[in-house]
Amino acid sequence: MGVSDNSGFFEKVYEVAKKIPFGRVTSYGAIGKYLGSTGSARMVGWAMNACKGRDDVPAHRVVNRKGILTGKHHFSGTNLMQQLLENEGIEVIDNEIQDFEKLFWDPMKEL
DNA sequence: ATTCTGACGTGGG
DNA sequence: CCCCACGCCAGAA
Repeated sequence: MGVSDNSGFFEKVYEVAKKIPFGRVTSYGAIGKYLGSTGSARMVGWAMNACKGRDDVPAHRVVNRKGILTGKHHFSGTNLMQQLLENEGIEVIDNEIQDFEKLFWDPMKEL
């Protein structure tokens, strides 16, 4: 196959994640829904867990539906995920993204 | 093969 | 708003 192997669920997740604009965020469920696996939001999380080592997948822009950085514990260090977001101009207080609804990027709508 | 867990989401109370 | 139970599917023990 080409560079983009969309035959696997992980790759599909990565393809969507890569399209998240700078300074914007989305949720696991939103990606799962876009891929046709509405109830399988967890699988998106697994895909992210498997994307370690890929700097082309902005996993820090994917949070849960509440806008909380539930996966920050899986990044290097304890605050890397938050710092990456703040580096994009996103304000994070107590592991929660401020103005989440405003920064939310919905692949169903935008893509 | 069976059981449990996990970067989640939804629905009901 | 919070809390609880269930669904979901892949991978590890």
